[in-house]
Amino acid sequence: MQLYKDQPLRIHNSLSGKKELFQPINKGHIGMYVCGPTVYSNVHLGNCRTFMSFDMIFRYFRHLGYKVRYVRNITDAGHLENDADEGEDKIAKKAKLEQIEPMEVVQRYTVDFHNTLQKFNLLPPSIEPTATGHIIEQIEIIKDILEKGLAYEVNGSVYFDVVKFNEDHEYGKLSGRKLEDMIANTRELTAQDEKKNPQDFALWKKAEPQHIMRWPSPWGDGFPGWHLECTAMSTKYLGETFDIHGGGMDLKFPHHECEIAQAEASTGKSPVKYWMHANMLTLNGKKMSKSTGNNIYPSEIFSGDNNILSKVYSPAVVRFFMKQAHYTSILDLSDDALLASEKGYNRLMEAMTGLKDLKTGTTSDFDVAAWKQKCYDAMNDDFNTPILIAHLFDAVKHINLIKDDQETITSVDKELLEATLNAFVYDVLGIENQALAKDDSKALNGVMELLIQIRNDARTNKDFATSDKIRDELTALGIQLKDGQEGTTYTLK
RNA sequence: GGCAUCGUGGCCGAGUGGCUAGGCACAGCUCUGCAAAAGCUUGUACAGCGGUUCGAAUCCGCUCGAUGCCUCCA
Repeated sequence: MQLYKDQPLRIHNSLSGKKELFQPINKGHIGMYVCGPTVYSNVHLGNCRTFMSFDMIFRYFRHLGYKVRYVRNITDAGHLENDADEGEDKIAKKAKLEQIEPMEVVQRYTVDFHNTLQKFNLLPPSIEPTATGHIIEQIEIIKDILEKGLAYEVNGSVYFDVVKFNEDHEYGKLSGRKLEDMIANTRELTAQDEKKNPQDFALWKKAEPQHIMRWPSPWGDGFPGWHLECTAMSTKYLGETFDIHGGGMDLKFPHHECEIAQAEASTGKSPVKYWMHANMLTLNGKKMSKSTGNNIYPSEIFSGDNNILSKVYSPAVVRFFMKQAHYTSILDLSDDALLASEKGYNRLMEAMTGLKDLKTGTTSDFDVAAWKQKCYDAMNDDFNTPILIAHLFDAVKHINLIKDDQETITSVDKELLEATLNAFVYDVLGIENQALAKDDSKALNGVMELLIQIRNDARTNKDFATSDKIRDELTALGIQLKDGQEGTTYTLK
């Protein structure tokens, strides 16, 4: 199904600052690279939002019928604590702290990363390469840039010559900066700095004797610079020019700017057609950040072990909450907002759960085909999930009216409605219906039918003490009774 | 200090020139033995000031405020 032929998609390109019609380089195929985590600690919820945003984008592309190669890396080396010469590798630092091998650190937090994303129902990427698995490729790129005269070696380290690069290229075009301004705004070089200019960045760093993570290179033992790994891996798996490069907003500068510089220096081509940046999740109005400690971990939300939220929230509710905001907007996490989302989520799921049994009639009061296209229009407008969700609630309203015998729907429309809702909610938004996953055993249904019958008998006999007791006790157990036109049903909370 | 983004009704959050966003909360009504659920109805929101325009939340300018990046962070 090549839906994309009928669904023109517009994407906000960070490089141009505009929404552009999406046209893949190779018809029907998409190459997408997203900067993954540095695995030196557990992923916090802010990290998850970015990956969830790109998961939704990946899912929509697939839904449209594109063949997508989605590459998301694992940074397991090269990410320094800071830009200074004595900067320590994040992984190595953690390893020292916990007195374990660096690769044990990597393994531990990679597993945590995968487990957490799985809870949020993220699809695995097509390829998940690691920096340490691509040292050779990185060295080759450095050699290439050195040959072209856009990098220089000092004392076993290699730096990218930003000033020289800027003579024929435009350094800063992604982040809207001008090199002259940056130079004017930087403090003078520290005396021991090896770099020609503060803007220069490391392609290769010499490993001091005490450094554990080291690899041989033409410039001696060392390790690759952080920015380089993404260039190496994206080029290897997606080619010198590919469709989409994504990542968190905070990576725009310098990380992505440097990627552009490296690629252009090496291949002479602009590496990416569409740059996409997902915005931050804030907590208490401030960006979530590992370094400042202003963050919350997914496990703390699922367990309730935190002092920010009043109750436990499920992964599906958190995912739904995040999809109610556009991926390019800052989203603030709060208990009130999650509470509101949870209720909305429940309403949506309840409407969808009974969809199969919806009665059909000879006419439809609801123009399902037009509604369906509105859903696509929302997604085609730069993945506007909040608008999509607004339309989904329009459908919920009609479903409830039909259940209430206030509207009718034809069987053809019903099928279309069900298929469309399933596609958008489950496949595209990736929101799981936890009501369906709950215990729905024959035994429970039998017991519930019995209780409902006893209660209704009591009500008929005006024995409200008994009927209310059944209702209240069930409520306390998390089972809600609903008295409708067609009798009483129940849902598990 | 530089660059960038943003400021929408009680809360969250869409919307870039004229047409109801949506969710949650609140209130009233219908239904109910009472509730819950569901449905219906109601909100004269767009930081402030000035300008452009027949018309601006939406464009321009200024002011105030917030956030992000400029050093590691999705």
